[in-house]
Amino acid sequence: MTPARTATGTSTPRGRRAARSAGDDRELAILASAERLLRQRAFADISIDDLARGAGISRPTFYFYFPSKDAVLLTLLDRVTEEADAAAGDVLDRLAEDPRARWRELIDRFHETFGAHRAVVLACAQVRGTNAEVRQLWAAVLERWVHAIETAIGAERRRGAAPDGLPARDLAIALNSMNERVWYATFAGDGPAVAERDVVDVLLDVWLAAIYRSSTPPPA
Amino acid sequence: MTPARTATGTSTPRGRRAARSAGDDRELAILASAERLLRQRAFADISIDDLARGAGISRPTFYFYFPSKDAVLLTLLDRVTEEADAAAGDVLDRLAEDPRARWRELIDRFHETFGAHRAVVLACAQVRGTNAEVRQLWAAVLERWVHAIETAIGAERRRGAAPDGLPARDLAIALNSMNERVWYATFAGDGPAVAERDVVDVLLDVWLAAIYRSSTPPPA
DNA sequence: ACGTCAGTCAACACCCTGTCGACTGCAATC
DNA sequence: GATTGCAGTCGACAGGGTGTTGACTGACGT
Repeated sequence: MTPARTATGTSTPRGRRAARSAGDDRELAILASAERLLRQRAFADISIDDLARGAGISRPTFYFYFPSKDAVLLTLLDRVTEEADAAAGDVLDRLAEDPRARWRELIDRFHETFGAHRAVVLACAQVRGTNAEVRQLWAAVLERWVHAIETAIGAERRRGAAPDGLPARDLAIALNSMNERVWYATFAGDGPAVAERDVVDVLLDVWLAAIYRSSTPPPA
Repeated sequence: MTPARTATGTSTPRGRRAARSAGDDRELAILASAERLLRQRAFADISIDDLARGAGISRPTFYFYFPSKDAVLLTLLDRVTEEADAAAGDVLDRLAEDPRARWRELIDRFHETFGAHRAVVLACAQVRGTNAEVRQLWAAVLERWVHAIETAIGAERRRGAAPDGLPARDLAIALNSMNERVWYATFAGDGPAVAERDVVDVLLDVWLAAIYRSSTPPPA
C-alpha cells in the first residue's frame, strides 16, 4: 500500500512487496463499509470512526488508507462514473435507426446506473457543495454526457431529422440538467416529483419536443 | 424577545415589555452578519462564533436568538421565498395576451429573484441535503411554482393554444426542475453551464417547444 | 540475525457545538 | 425607593468529532 493518496487512485504502485498486500483488503473493506452505511444514514451522520469500525480497524488506521471521509466518497463516485460512462456507450451512434427508441434508451440508462448506486450519488450531491474534488469529478461526468448529447443533436440536424434552433450544446445542457434534477427529486424527495414509473416517459417527451419540435421524430 | 424558536417565526409575541426590545436589533444583526459572511465563504466554513462576533455578541448569546446555525439560514430562506412567491405574482394570469412574453417574464423573474440572493440560495442548496427543515421549505416554494405553471399550461390547453400531451403537472415539474438545475450550474459552477446572458433564451425555447410543440406559441 | 517497511493504534491537541448557572440592568409594581 | 421579574449576556464546562504523533509489531528480503 502506498500511504494515503488523493483517492482518485486507480493503479496502486507497489514496491518490492507482493502484488496484493493486506492493505488492499482493508481499503476494500472501508469502501464496502461506507457504501453499506450510506444505505442506512446520511453521509454527514457517518463518522470516520463508524467507517473504521465497520471495516474492522481503528480510526487512526483509517487515515493510513484515506486522507479523509470525503476521499472515500470520492473513490466510490469514481467507480460509479466509470459505470455511467460505459452506460452511455454507443447508444447515440445508432440514433438514425430509431431515434425515439435510442433517446429513450439513453434516458433509461441514465436512470438505471444512478438508481443502482443511489446511496452514493445522493451522498455526492450533498457533499458536492462543500467539496471541490467531488464537484469537479461530477462536473466531468456531466460534461461527457452533455458532449455526447450535443454531438447526437448535431448529427440529427445534419441528416435533416431535427430542425435548427438553439446551439446544440446549450440544448444538451438544458435537457441533461432537467434529467439530473428530476432524478434527484425522485429519489431524494426534496421537491415536487414525477411518479417513478413515469419519469422516463415524461423526460423523453420533453426531449423529443425540444430536439424535434414534435413528440415523434421522423424515421430514417 | 421570545427565546430561541424554530426560526420560521414571523410575528414575535411580546409580553408587557416595549414593542421593540434590544433583542430585535441583535436578531437582525445576526441575520445581516450571516448574509454578509455567506457572500465571502461557504456555509460550512462559517462557525457560530463567526456569526456571533459578526453581530457583536458572544457565542452563548447567539443561542438566545437562534437554536442553531441552520435556523439562521432557514430564516434567511424564509425571506427569499416570500420574495420569490411575490415575483411569480400574476404573470401567468395574463398569459393569453402574449404567451411568449409572459413565459419569458416568469423565467426572468425566477432568475432575478434567486440571483439577487444567490449567496443564501446557494447555501440552502448545500444544506438542503442534511437539513430537513430547509428541504421542506424549499420543496414548498417549488410546489407553489409548479402549481402555478401547471395551472397556466392547463389554461393554454383549454383555450386551444397548446396541444394535449403529458399531464400538465408532470410537464410543469420537468420544466421547473430544468430551470432550477440550470440556474444552479450557472452560479455554483458545478457542471456544464450556459452563458449567463443566454440562460433565459435557452430555457424559454425549451419551454415553448415542450408546451406548444413550437418555438412560437399562437397569438390570442 | 537483521534492517526495513507496511500496517496498527493509544494518546494527544484542537476545534466546534450546545448547555448551565451566575450575573446585569431595566421596568413594572408595591 | 425598595422589590421583584425577566430580557439579555457570557464564562466555563462537557462532549464529540477530526487529524497527527510516536511507539509498536511482524513479515519479508538480504
